[in-house]
Amino acid sequence: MTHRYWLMKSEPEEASIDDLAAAAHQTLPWTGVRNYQARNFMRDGMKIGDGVLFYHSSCAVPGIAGLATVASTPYPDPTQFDPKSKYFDPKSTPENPRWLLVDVKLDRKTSLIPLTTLRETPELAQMQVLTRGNRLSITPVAPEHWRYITGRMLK
DNA sequence: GCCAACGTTGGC
DNA sequence: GCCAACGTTGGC
Repeated sequence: MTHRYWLMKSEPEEASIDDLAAAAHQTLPWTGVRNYQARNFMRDGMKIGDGVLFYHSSCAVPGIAGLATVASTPYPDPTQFDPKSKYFDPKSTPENPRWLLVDVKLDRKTSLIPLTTLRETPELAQMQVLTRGNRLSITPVAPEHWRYITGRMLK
């Protein structure tokens, strides 16, 4: 079975690579996605075992912080039903949930590859996450980009 | 804190 | 269905 590859952004103040390492089974549900394109990637594109570049965003040194794998099929994000959650969505119901997530399991924490380094790497110039104005929290990663990052940039 | 980029909302 | 206003993302 051929797997796909993804880059998933997380704010380390919410869920860092260390939080993932400390979680039960080193697995966390990817809560909080409220963008339809990103949701559709999880719903329609992801399969258990797909490779994930775990990316730290909105922090001092944004960049790739670890490798992970998709660890579940898609299921409803429970935070959408919780009025106390900042991800609460009053228009969503358990009968017709709007937002889905997958579980993500740590493969390994890596040395950080800063965003600046990614941008300086000509081989990665076409990576979707690096293209102008990209704001998606989940983007597909081309196999050649995955191979370059995991094979040549990570120790 | 700024602001570019882009998604969403809602009036019409 | 258009599109202006508004909100959000996320690097800097």
